[in-house]
Formats: sequence, structure tokens, C-alpha cells
Amino acid sequence: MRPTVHDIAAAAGVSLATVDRVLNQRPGVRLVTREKVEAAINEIGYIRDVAAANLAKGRVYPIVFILPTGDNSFMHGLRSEVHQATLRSSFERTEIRILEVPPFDVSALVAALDALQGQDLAGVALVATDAPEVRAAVDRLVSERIPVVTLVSDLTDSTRHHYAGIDNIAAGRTAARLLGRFLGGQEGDITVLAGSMLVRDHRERLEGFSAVMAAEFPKLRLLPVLEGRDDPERARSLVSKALSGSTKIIGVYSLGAGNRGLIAAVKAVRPERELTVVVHELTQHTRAALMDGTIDAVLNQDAGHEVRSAIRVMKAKADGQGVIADQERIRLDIFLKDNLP
Amino acid sequence: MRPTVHDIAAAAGVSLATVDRVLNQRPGVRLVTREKVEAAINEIGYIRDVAAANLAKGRVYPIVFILPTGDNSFMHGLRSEVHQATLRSSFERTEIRILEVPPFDVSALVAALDALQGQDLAGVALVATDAPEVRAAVDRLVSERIPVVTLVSDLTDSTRHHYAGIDNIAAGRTAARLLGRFLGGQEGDITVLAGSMLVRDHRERLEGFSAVMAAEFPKLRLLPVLEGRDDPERARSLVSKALSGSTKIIGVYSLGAGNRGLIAAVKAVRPERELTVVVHELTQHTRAALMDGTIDAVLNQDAGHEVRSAIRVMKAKADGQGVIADQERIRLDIFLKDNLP
DNA sequence: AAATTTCTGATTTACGTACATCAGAAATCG
DNA sequence: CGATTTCTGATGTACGTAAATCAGAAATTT
Repeated sequence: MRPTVHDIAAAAGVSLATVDRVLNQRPGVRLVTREKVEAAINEIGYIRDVAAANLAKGRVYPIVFILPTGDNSFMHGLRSEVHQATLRSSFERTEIRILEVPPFDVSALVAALDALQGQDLAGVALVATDAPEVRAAVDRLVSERIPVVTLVSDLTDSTRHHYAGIDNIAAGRTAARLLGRFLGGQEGDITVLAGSMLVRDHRERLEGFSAVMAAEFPKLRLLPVLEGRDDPERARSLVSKALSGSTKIIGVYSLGAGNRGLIAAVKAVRPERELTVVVHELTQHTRAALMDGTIDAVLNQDAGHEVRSAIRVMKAKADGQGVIADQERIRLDIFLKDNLP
Repeated sequence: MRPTVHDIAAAAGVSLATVDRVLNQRPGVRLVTREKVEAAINEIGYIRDVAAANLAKGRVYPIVFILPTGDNSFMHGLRSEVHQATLRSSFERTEIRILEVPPFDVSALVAALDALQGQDLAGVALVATDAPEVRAAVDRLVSERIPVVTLVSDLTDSTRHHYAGIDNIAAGRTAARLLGRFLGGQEGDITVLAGSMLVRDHRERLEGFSAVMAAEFPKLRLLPVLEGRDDPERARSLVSKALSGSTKIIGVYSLGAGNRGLIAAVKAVRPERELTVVVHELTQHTRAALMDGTIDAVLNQDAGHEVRSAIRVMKAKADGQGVIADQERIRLDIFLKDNLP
């Protein structure tokens, strides 16, 4: 059996109350006594039984998710996963609140973050727009000892405790290699559709993509990036225009959301044009397009994993506990038509 | 707050003791009373607080892992992950025992399984060799109400509670498409290295691979399968012989373990021969080979995830609880040199 | 040295559940 | 109808920790 507080008390020759004061960092213990107790804790290797502690405390974890509004499927899926998590609240002792802010809107995000100051929260998770103001607002929460986790898109140079999302540079590089290898040794143009360069995940995907393209596939030329703002209709019109503007386009990389517009644009020029298409985010639209051959590969991050991981990490941080790093690594999923879940 | 046993007792108009008898299926309750209590439980939506129950019970989960011996990296990694899990035992209230049996040895596996009968276990996890005798032994454990989980390789038609592993047919199909697309429209032979057709995962990978190759890449011909028995030295000699036997080989698919032999064989004919190589299992050897260009893609199953998932599932089953199905789906990882973790 | 302040110990209750004991009520049997 | 047998209630203890209260000891101040 593992040692309990009683064992510490006996080993240190103090009472249970003193042990409790040391463990929970309450005042009223002389330095020498405190050190004696800490020595005993280390010596017999005591580890707090978190389940019992939570039971005794009646612990709940109030958590806030700040998510962008917008009708693209990915954010829809993300919201839905957070909602799923609320259904498990009573089991997991969480109390999850969802705040919605307009996408790519720095001041709205800052206002939402600042409104959380002073609240007794076990954690805040946000899809970050990468701006200094947001970073500052996050740092304010962190300085209040509130665990903060960025979700999907990270913040540069902030003190957030954790990032629950994929490595977007690696994602961009992977997209480039898939596209390059699938195109064999062909020569031609590649068009890239992004959401907004205001979010770090899109910037990083583009960075990785460009790097590998330039270094390893010199026969493929990148056209100027299209900014679709994750909006399906806007994406459709941008891609249509690009495709009719240049007949040399043989590949498409969509690194943001709003893919149902892109899919429509590609379908409109099929089967006359031969295009190899790699996109991000598995949704009902991209799944169908992968199945029918409109798309060749989908890179994906599992929103459910991200949400569950974010919650686990916030709870652990709130309890001052560690996490299994490997378990919280969010993986880049690569889907071909053969390995769809 | 969620309802407790006290609330049930009040709602049903019975005593705490009676509620307890109903909840824990102990005798001494009249049918009508039992139904009254069950109605109250449903009505107020009581859910047992598992943490409190485990605390009261002093619950521990004795678990057995049955793993094949053998010096290939994958099994080595799997054992290491189980070992990691033993280090978390005190937190997770598990008591993990590891049994090792010779690989592909049906009677040894059956003996190990049968030796577990009558023991009070919270679960048994095994890397299954797919044979009727093994299935029967597993079914005997299941009939003793011991949760059984297959790991990495599944059993046909058995009553095991769960399979913690990837979809191997999908893995084979994916390998075929990657190889096919990477080879562009080239014509030539493909050699396939397997471990043993006695395990279902290898059979299924081959099945998926062959199906997609035949249907979608008619210019690529499959050579007879080489059986390396997951042994590096044997794999090396088989592949070397195949490569020197036919100059038309342009692609290699290794669906089992023992890849350090395969890598050595491929390196021996480089750079004269141009080969596209897809293998399974990310190990230090395959990782290095992916980085240096010897291998083009690695399909992987994360042994750590499989082990942790297996443990979560066994604990849940032992408690008669459900699992988050999506969380326990083991994913097929596809690694190119750009997205290595 | 007395008075005060600061520590420390002993004890108790609580969290939600499991489980055992014992007494009394209800049902069944002879 | 009394004697069993079968149910049910009341009560208490336990799991490991948190947190509160109160009394007494030690240290500090005056």
C-alpha cells in the first residue's frame, strides 16, 4: 500500500494537522518543523491521493473555452466537441463555459480574456489570434495563476502553460512533400488557399510548405497566397478566379478552413483539368471529396483529442500536477481515401 | 450537485442500507422494493461516484499483459510502454504483471492464458496469435467475466471485449496507395516482406495492400510474399536475395517487424537501384532510414497509446463502465520525413 | 517575569461510497 | 397462532484527505 498522511505524521513525529498544514501550504508551522515533515514526505515517498483529496474538497474545475464564431465545419466541430465534454462534466467534475468571439478579432478576444480576470477558474482555453495584445491579456491571466491553454493555434512568446494543437510547420512541410511526390516530376504552378495570415497556424503551415517546395520540388512554382478568411463562399470565388487565370496550375494546397467552397471550385473545372489537391481538416465535405477523388489527401487535427487533452492539462495544472507529455502530443493525421475513420 | 445514495434513499422512501443492497446487487431485498429503488435511481439520474467507491473499496486493478518475446524494436518498445505503465501503478491503482511467451507459438500462448483462470483479475491484454485454440482460451477467460483486450493483433470471432490496435486492412490499403502514387505511372515489381501469416494483423495488411494494388495500380506486380518472422537477420537475407533475383523491383512494402534487416538490404543496393520503400513501425532504425532517404514513408501504431488505451478499457470494463469510443480508437500514423515526432 | 503572540497537537466532521452488524418488521410456514 | 424465515432499517466504521476548532506549548515581546 502506498503511504498516507498518517504515515508521514508518524514518521515525522508530528500530528496530522501539522502534516496537513505543510502539504497544503497553510501558515502555522515553524521552519524546522516544516523541513522535518518535508524530509519525511520525501523519505517515505508519499504521493497525495488526488481522488481522495478531491472528494474531501468537493473539488470542481470551472473552465472557460473561448472559441471563434463562424460557420466553417472545423469550428463547428470544435464547438461540438466542447459541448460533448460538457456532457461528461459531472463525471469529470468540470464546469465548462463557452464564450464565442468573432474570428480574427483581436480586441474582442482581449475583452473576453480580460473579463475573466479575478474569476476563480481552473483553466482557460482559447483559439488564439496571434497578436501582442492577446499575448499580454493571456499573460495577465497567467500571472493570476490561472492555467491557460492555447487550442489549435498558438501564441508567440506568451507564457501560456500549454499548446493543444499540431505542429503546423511540420504539417505544411508534409503537405508539400505529399503534393510534390504525388505530382511525380511534373512541372507547373501550385496555388495556396489560406484563411488569414493573422493566425499563427496558417502562417506556420505556409512557412513549412514553402520551405519544402523550394528546397525539394524546384519544378513547382508557388503562386501568391489567396486569403479566404475561412469563408466558403469567398474561398470558392478566389479559387475559381485563380484556376481560370492560369492553366499551368496543377496542384492546390488549402491550409485553412472553408473547404467546401474550394471543393466546389475544383469540381467546376473537372474533368477537363487534372489537379492534385491537398487540404486541411476532415469534415463531411472534405471526406466526401476525398472519397470521390476531388481531393487526394486530407491533413487533420482531431478536434476531440484537442479538447480532451486541453481539459486534462488544465485540470492537472490547476492541481499542480504533471502530465504524460507523450499522451498530450496532438498528432497530425494524414488521410487518404483508404484510411478514413 | 449530482445526486448521492442519500438522495435515492429519500426519494425511494427506503433506508441507505437497502439502496446499497440494490446498487451492489446484494441479497436481502424484496422484488417490489428493489423495483422501487431502481425507479428512483432512474428518475433522479443517479450516477455512482466511481472515485469515492474505489476509495471505499480500496480498489486495485490486477492486470496481466501477455507479450511475445523477440528482439525486434517494436516489441521492445511495446514492453517498454507496459513498463512505463507499471511506474504509474500507484496513481492508477493498477497492479500490472507481464508474461512473456515465444512469438507465433499457439500452445505457449494458450498455456499462459489458461494459467490465468480462476485468478481474480481486472483484465488480461494479449498480443494474439490468431488460432482457434487461442480463441477458445480467450473465451474461457471471458466466460469467467475477466475483461480481455487484444493488443496490436486481433483474434477472429472471439468474444474479447476490445481490440486496442489499428485497422490493419486500412493500413495495407494506405501503404498501397502511397507506394502507387509515389511511383507515379511507373511499371515494375513490388516485393512484400511480412512477419508471419499466422498473425491476423499481417494477413490483413497484405489483404488490404493487394486489393488496392490490383484495383488501382495495374502496372505494379506483386511478387510472392517473403516471411521474415519479424527477425532482422532473416529479413535481410530474404530481401537481398529478392533484389538480386529481379531487377524489375521498384517498390518494397514491409508490413511486419525486423526492419533493420530490410534497411541493411536496401542500403546495400543503393544508389545503383532506385527503390520506393514503405514500412511499418517507427523505431530508431526506421526513423533514421526515413531521415536519410532509405525509406519513403513509415506507417505506425503508437505502442504507448495502445497500452494506455488497453488499460483504460480494462479498468472501465472491470467496473462495468463505458468508454469514450472515439478516444480509444487507435490511429494509423503516417510519417514522412517532415512530420516525425 | 508576566503578557502576548506565534506555533503545534489533538480531535472532530465531512466528502460519497462500501460493507458489516444487529434489531425489528414483515412475510411465510407449520 | 406461534415459530421460523426472509426482508428492511438503523447505525457505525472505513477509505485518504481537507479543514475547522480549541487547548496547550513554545517563542517573543514588554
